[in-house]
Order: sequence, then C-alpha cells, then structure tokens
Amino acid sequence: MKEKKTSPYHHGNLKEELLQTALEMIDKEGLDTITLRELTQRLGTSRTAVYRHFASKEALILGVIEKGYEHLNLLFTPIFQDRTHSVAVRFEAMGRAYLDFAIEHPNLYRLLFGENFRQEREEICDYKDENQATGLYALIGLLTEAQEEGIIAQVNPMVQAAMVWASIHGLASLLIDGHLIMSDNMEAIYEYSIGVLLKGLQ
Amino acid sequence: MKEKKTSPYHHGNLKEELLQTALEMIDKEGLDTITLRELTQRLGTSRTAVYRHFASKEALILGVIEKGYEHLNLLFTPIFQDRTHSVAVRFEAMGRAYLDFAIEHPNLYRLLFGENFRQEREEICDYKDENQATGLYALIGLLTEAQEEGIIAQVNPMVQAAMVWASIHGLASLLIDGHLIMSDNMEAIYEYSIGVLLKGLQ
DNA sequence: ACCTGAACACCGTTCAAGT
DNA sequence: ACCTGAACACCGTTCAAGT
Repeated sequence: MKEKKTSPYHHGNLKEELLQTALEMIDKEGLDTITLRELTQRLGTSRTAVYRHFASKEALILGVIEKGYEHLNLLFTPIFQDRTHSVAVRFEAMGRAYLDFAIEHPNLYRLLFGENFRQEREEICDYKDENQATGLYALIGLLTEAQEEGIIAQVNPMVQAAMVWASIHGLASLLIDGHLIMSDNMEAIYEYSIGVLLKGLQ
Repeated sequence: MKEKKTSPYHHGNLKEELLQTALEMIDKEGLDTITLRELTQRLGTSRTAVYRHFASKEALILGVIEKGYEHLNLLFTPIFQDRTHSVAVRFEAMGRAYLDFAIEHPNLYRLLFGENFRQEREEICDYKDENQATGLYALIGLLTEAQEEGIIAQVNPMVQAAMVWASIHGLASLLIDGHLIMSDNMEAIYEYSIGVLLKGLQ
C-alpha cells in the first residue's frame, strides 16, 4: 500500500472544506453566530489558513452563497422541466418545493434571498446568472408554457414571474421570520395562495 | 429668566433620546453597523449610561422596533379608514404606501419585518398586538368590507390578508435586497400585481 | 500551502468608584 | 441618574517567522 504523497500537514483541498463546513454551520446556526475562529478550529487548521484561499470572511461567505445557488438549482430545475405533468401541477409543486426549502433551511434561505451582500452580488454574478441559478428563468419558461396553453393571460412573462416569485418569497419570509399568525394554518394559506395566483393570472 | 433645575450632567430624558437616535442611525446606516459606542458618543454621554435604561443592546433595539411599529401604524391606519374612497382604491393605496415605506426606509423595514428578534418579538408583544400595529388588522377589515360589497370571494379574511400581505412584502423585500431584475420596471410590476390579486381574490 | 504566535483595532459588557 | 476609567472576553485581520 502506497501512501499518498505526504502533503505537508493535513490538508489538500482546504478551500472546498472551508466552503462546505461554513455552509453547514450557517445552515444550522445562522450567519451571525459563526466565526472564522470556530470554523477553522472545527477543521483543525490555524485561523490564518483561511486567508490563503479567501481575501476575507465576506469573500468566503460569498463562496457559500454561490454554492447555495447551485444546490438550489439542482433542486428546482427538474420540477420545472418534468413534462409528464401539467403546467398547473408543476406550478404548485415548484411553490411547495420552494416553501419547503425555506422552512427546512431558514438560515440558508435568508443568506440566499436576504439582504446579505447586496452590493457584491450585483458585482460578481450579473443578474442573469443569479436569476438563472435561482430558478427564475425556469419559472419564466413555465409561465410561457402556460401562456401557450391559454391557461394564463399573455403578459410579459418576466413581469408575471416577478409577481409570482414575490408572492411565494413573501410567504416563506414572513413564515420563517415569525411574522405570520397561524403558522399552523400554513397549508391552507399556501393552497389558497396558489389558487389566487392561478386565477389572477388568467 | 429662571434656569431649569440644574440636573446633574446634561440629560433628563436619555432613554427617549437613545431610542430616537438609534432609530435614526439604523434608518441611515443599517442595523449591523451601529455600535453602542458611537451612539453614546453622538449623544455626548458615557458608554455605560445605556445600561441605566436598557439591559443590553438587544433590549434597546427592541425598543426601537416598538417605536417603528407605532410610526408605521400612524402611516397606514388612516388610509384603510378613509371611507371617502372605494375599497379598490384604498387597497391600491395601501400597497403603494407600504412599498414606498420599504423603499424609503429599507433598513427600518428590514428591522421591522425581517428576522431580527424573532424570539423576543413573540415573547413581548403577543401576535395580535404586533399585527395590529403592522396594519394587518386594518387590512383584514378592508378585505371584510370588500367581501360585503361582493368584490371578492367570501373566504376567511385572515387567510386572504396573509396572502395579500405576503405578496406585497415579497415584492418589497426582493426589491430592497436587490434580487429583482428590472427594478426600473417596478411600477409596472406593482400595478400588475395589484391587478392579479384583485382578480384572484374574486 | 500550510503552521505558530503575537499583535492590532474594535466590539458588548461589567465593575469599582465617583457626584 | 449619570460620570470616569479600567478591564474582560471575543471578534476579523495582519504580520513575522517557520516547514
């Protein structure tokens, strides 16, 4: 048995491990409570090792955001593209998947769709790329499909997509941030919302 | 000319000044960047004076949140109660006022409707009080009125209110956090959204 | 491409002592 | 009901020096 080339010390892909562990820590504990000191300690490296791969803590978090978008993209795109189901069914399924993600990963959801790095997001990924990763483009595609089937009115699908996204995002945000009375009634609210949207879009 | 009873040092209502100045600082610079040290320095007091009136920085911020809700209440309630205009007009006006507030005071809006103090909010004000201050109760009243006029379907108005609030809140959030493409198209998106809502609620 | 260790400026918070 | 001043633990970040 040959050993791997003995890399000095115990890391080869520290950058990836930093991103992955940071993502997990944010997911579990929230963005505000994590520190570089704890992150590096958990990986068994020195504090300063971070700066070999990232210019700052912010730069690292931005990497986590990118990772999060990719993760989300893999989650949503298949739903939109599943042609075996009707547009209405897929519409409802996408909203539910979106809400479920927010509920299961509130800290991650806030990181991806909250105020963090408003500036940097605009600089790094141009809007198009972000919204592609977000699934907004898939949503636009689905709405276009619905227009062709005559289910909804022929309006600029980007405007429609913005309105629909805002509705579901608002529901998710109010819910995970504790602003909605009767969280227990969530299922009823969601189903009603989808109904109102589909009817209103006609 | 009689001088005021010479209060020791230069403050009588420090508590109120702390709240007011903190609110202004948050409004201008955001919650994350303000520090107790800068706040007290701006008021010309010692750093430790804060702890005469508040148990912690968090407690002070919570006071700011309460102040914010009151401010908002004064803004919205008149619109809802203005019986000289039709329900549809008031509905549109309330959404616009809500959006305008978010756009003009994004930092304050995030403080009031974001994730901050999720826990404490639930403890201090019970849901009802908060949602009353938020204007949610007024919205429910407006929707009830609309039901009586036969403009919208007779559904549990609390469910309707949650759906409507979520839609506008989502629009405001995505906008001020920079997630929406074509912010320049905002007016079109808003008008379309109100249309979809009114139609969908029928 | 990592490590150790010391240091810096900046936090919120506490405390002891004054007026 | 405030003040001063020192101190504490905790940050992100930098640097000098190693391997």
